[in-house]
Order: sequence, then structure tokens, then C-alpha cells
Amino acid sequence: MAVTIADVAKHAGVSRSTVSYVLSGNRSISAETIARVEASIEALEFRPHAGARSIRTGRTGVIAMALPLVHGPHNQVQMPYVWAALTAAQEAGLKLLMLTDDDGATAIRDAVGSAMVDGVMVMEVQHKDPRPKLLRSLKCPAVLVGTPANPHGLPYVDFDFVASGRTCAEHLLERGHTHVGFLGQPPETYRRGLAYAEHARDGALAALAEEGATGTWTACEPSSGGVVDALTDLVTRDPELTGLIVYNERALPLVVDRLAGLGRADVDVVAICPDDAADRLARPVTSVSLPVEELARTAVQRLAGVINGVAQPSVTMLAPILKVR
Amino acid sequence: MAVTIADVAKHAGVSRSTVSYVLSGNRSISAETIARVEASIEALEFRPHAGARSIRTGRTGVIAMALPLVHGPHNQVQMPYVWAALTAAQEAGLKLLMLTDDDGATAIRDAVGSAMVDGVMVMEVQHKDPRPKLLRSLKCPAVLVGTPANPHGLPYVDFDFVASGRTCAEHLLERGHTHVGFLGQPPETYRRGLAYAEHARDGALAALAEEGATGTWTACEPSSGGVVDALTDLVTRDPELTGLIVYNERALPLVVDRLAGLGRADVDVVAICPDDAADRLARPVTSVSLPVEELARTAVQRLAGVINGVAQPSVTMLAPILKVR
DNA sequence: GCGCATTGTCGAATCAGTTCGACAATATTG
DNA sequence: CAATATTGTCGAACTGATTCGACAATGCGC
Repeated sequence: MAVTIADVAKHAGVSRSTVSYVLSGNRSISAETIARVEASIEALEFRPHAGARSIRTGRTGVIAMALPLVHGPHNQVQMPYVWAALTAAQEAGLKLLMLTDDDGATAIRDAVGSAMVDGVMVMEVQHKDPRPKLLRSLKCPAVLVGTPANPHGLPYVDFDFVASGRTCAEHLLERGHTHVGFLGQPPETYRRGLAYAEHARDGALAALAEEGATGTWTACEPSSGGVVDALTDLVTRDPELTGLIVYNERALPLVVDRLAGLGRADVDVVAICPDDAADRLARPVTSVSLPVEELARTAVQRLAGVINGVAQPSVTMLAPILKVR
Repeated sequence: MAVTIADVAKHAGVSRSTVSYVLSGNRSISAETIARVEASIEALEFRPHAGARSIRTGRTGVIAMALPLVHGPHNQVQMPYVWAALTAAQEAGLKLLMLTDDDGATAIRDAVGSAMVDGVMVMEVQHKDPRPKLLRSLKCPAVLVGTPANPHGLPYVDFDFVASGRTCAEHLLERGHTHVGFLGQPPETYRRGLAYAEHARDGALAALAEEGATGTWTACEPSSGGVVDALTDLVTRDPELTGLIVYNERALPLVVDRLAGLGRADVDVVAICPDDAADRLARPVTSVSLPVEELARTAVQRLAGVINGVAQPSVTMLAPILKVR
């Protein structure tokens, strides 16, 4: 059927092992033979059978990206991660297998158990997440994206959300604001206890408190109504409010719009959001952006490192980037 | 290292082949033996090595999802597809390998050539797309999502965008509107000649023209400024405009908001967008939704069919769903 | 109770690679 | 120039599964 290493060997007039050594470079081969074999490989369009190869080498060149099974609009957020991971994996010479955690473990256990993947990148790791433990027990190279309560010895990579909040607050403080609001994620997010949302908020509020400024916060649904409610809430509780930190990508355009509508275009807004979201607004806004691509790239590199047996830093917190607009 | 079929055989006191037959059911085995072998599999947590298996069966149980390499905000759109495909694949007992088309072919050629995947699902197929031809020549089971100029004998699945536009127009016509606007995708999309954008628009305009109604269209950037420009453009060109079709998910909230701001909340809006986008607005809006999940599920099922040698319909156009709000 | 068809199990071949040990054919050294 | 080291290649064993052919051990009819 498909062209095998035996076909190449015959075509080049050498043995199968020689072809293999040309491919892997694990033994010295004369330049002449190398050229002849490579020509045959080219001519026959030979590609080694991944399964056959993996059986001896124990390597597949595939890593898994384990996404938690979350339905609903929350989905939207994750595509940039997927993209970044995909390109990062490609650059590292790895293919990417997507897994969802139906019941929290089966998909991972299957893929790792049947040796389909060399390692697992666990996305959206929550505070109490069963997956780190599972991967530890499977003795499978793994990297966590997010901050778990107990990483079980697995390296993890995350944004420094505390620093993000802190950076926003410090920026506003520097500009002389002493009454600052924090408009956060939807209530649901805080209800689920997602650590990053709390970290960003607490970082901001802590920085404000340290300088004796007033910090007021609220959650916010990313809808017109939700934004109106949130803004009303904030200015009611702190009528002197002149600075606003927004950590809610979808609500951001509505916030900017609504502030203008309320005649409060003077309010100094800093957002925590991707660059393009802050750029695409009616009034561009200073923002702290989270280095999504760097996160994914770092995670992939860490994983590649673990797979190759190179010791990796156990924690990597990526600094936010302040972009003044 | 890992537990193999030989370990299971020894543990159960049978030969390797017997274990294999228990696994595959390809030969009758006594109930007693089956029970004993299954107990051993359970006890040892045996999972057959995917590579070793694929080498004999020629099957991997993995399908590839080939995404085109498009950077920038356009990304956002695709996550729902990924999710739907992921769950659909899981339901079909398949794993999903993600590929990007760096130079249009390498990734696909690699994955297929090295027998990592049983088939390929090609996403966002454009009018002139090199990938159908490539897959045809690789003789690899494949399904296209989107409508190519020449499918090269590969089955394809797509939304019926013409019908979507038409459905919107007909809905507004039924409600007595004779002056209808069409607010479409960003200019960039039309410039790139993406067929779906044109189909939706043309379907709407054709339906309007058939009934002698006035149809005016414009592209639209999904930003506050862009929306204002687009709306101004439309009402300038057709001052009697009372109905509006919006095919621009990201602009939609801004459009609804802005119409209210302009005192034109009376304008009858129909959107082409996912259900939740239309639902989450200040004023819920009647919409035609595209069955994203059904698309992905259908594509996966078609692909599974092709892989198993079952003849598949060559074209599947999924009907839009009108949801009156 | 004997021949015949079933049924259940096993040994061995096979798949497409990698890798170890052996062994010529050269190259280097004393 | 002989002894040793190096280089390049090959044959064979091995990886972890599947599957074919062989072959006992039963069940059945006569």
C-alpha cells in the first residue's frame, strides 16, 4: 500500500537499517550513500509510519491539549490559546491532539495510556482540579496552564493576574486618581471561584489600599443592561470615582460607549484585555494585556523540555504588559 | 515499561492472541475466558498501544481538523466549530488532531503521509482552495467544510448562506417592510472574496428584489465608529429604511445600542448570528442562526462514513433556523 | 462408540519501523 | 608493513499489537 522503508532501501540499493540511520543520523553514513538514500526518499515520497516508529522509540511527536468541558459562551475566550498553542507546537515540531475532559479524566487516560501522546498540556487549570493528580499518577510529562492548589510536582505556567490588577491600579494612581472602580468578570465567574478573576481584582484593590485610595468593585454581565447596572452601582457607591479598571473583554466596548453616553467620557479607563480589543474601541484605551501567545508558547516549550528530560522551572508567571493609549 | 498484551496474557493464563480476540471480538471465546481476561485487563489497567495497533489495522482512530492559517481577530469565530467538532468526534469514538496549513499543505501531507490520521476534516474551505486537490491526490478520506469551486470528488458540508439571507428578507417582507438594509461583514471579508459573506448578502437582496422591495447594503467594521458609519450610510442611501438585516456578530450589540441612541429603536432588526448572541442583547432580536454544532457533527459523521467505506452524499447544505424574538 | 462438525485456544507470521552486534574495508599508528 | 582503530554497511532481533492456520477438546448424529 503505502511506501515503506523497505521500498526506499531497494530503490537506493541499501539495507533497511541504512535508510533508518540516514533518517535518524544515529550512525555515520558516507555522504554518497546519504545523497542516494535521500534522493530515493524524495522520489518515492516516503514518510515513515508514525505508529511503527512510535512503537520502538516510545515517541509520537504529538502532545495533547486538554480542555475542560465548559459549554456556553465561555467558549469564545479560548480560541486564541488554541491558536497560539497550535503554532507554538508546530514550531517545536510537535502535533497537537485536542482532548476534552468529559468526566474529568477518561480522554486523558485513554490518550496517555495508549501512548498516543508524549505529553499533556492542561488548560484552564482551576484551584481544585483533579487533572494534575491524574497526570502525576500516569507518570506522564505534563504542563499545567493556570494555577492549581496542588501542582503535584508538575510545572505550571500562568499569567500574573495579581500583577495585572496591581499595574492597572498603579497606572491610575500615578495619574492622580484616588477614587478608582474595578469592573470585573460576570458574577458567574466569581461564583465558580475562578482564581484568576479574584487575583486580578485583589491585586488592584491591594495596590489602591496601600496608597490610601478608595477602591470599589463589582462584577458585570457583558450586556448593555449589565454594563449600565455595573456602572450605576459603582458611581452610586463612590460618587467621586474618576478612574476605572475594566477586566471584562466583552463588556469593554459597551462600557466605553456608555460612559460617553452618560457624559462621563472624562473617566480614566484602564482595561485588562487583549491588545486588539483595546485598540478597536471608539476611544482607544490604555490597557494591560495578557501575553496569550507567550503563555502558550512557554507552555509548549516547557512540555517539550519535560518530554526530553530537561529540568524545567516549576512555576512561570508571565508579566502583564502595560500599553498606554 | 508500559503494560503490554503479553503481560495481560500471562496474568490471565492465556496466549496473546486470545487476549486480542477478547478485545476485538473477532473470534468466539468462552464466557469464562472472556471474564478472566477482562479482569486481568482491568487489574493491570491495560490499554493497547495505539501505534502498534495502527501498524496492523491501518487505523488510528484519529481524524485531523485542518484550519487555515489566519491570524488576527478573525480567529474568534472559529472556537465554536472546534468545540462542536471535538465533541462530535468524541461521540464518534474518534480523537481530533489539529493542523494548520502553514504553507497550505505541509501539515496535512505530514499527518496523512505518516499515517497519523484516518481522515481529514478541512475547515473554512474557500472558493479557490488548494487543499481539496491535495487530499484527493493523497487518496485520503476527507470532508470539506465550506464550498469550494471544485470539490475534486470529496463530500462537502456547508451552511446554506443564500437561504439565510433569503429567510431574513422574507421575514421582514412578511412583516410589511419594503425598505430593508443589509449590514454585513467587515470590508476585509468581502475584499478577500469569502463566498459565504457574498451568498448571505445576495440571498437577501435577491429575495427583496423579487418582491419589488428596496435593498441597500454595506460592509461594517465591528467597532463603535464602524457601526455609526455603516448605519449613517444605510439611512442616507435609503431614508425610508425600516428593516435591517445584520450579518455581523460582533457589531450586533453596537447596532442595537446605536439604533436606540439615534431614536430609531423602531427599526426592525433581524440578525444572522448564533442564538446566544441574539439573546444576550439589551433588546433581544429575531435571528437566523447557523447550526454550528450540526455542521461539525455532520462533517464528523460524513468523515467517519468515508473512512468506513460507506458512500456519502456529496453535498450537504444545512438549513438556517429562524428564531422569532 | 465412531466419525464429523463446532468451538475455543494457541503458535507463528506479519506489520513498519529502530537498534545492536558483527564484519568488511579503509585509515592511522608504531 | 603489520597491528590496531575507525568508518560504513548489513543482517537479525526487537517493539506491541493483529490475524491466519493448526489443532485439541467438546457436542452431535447415527
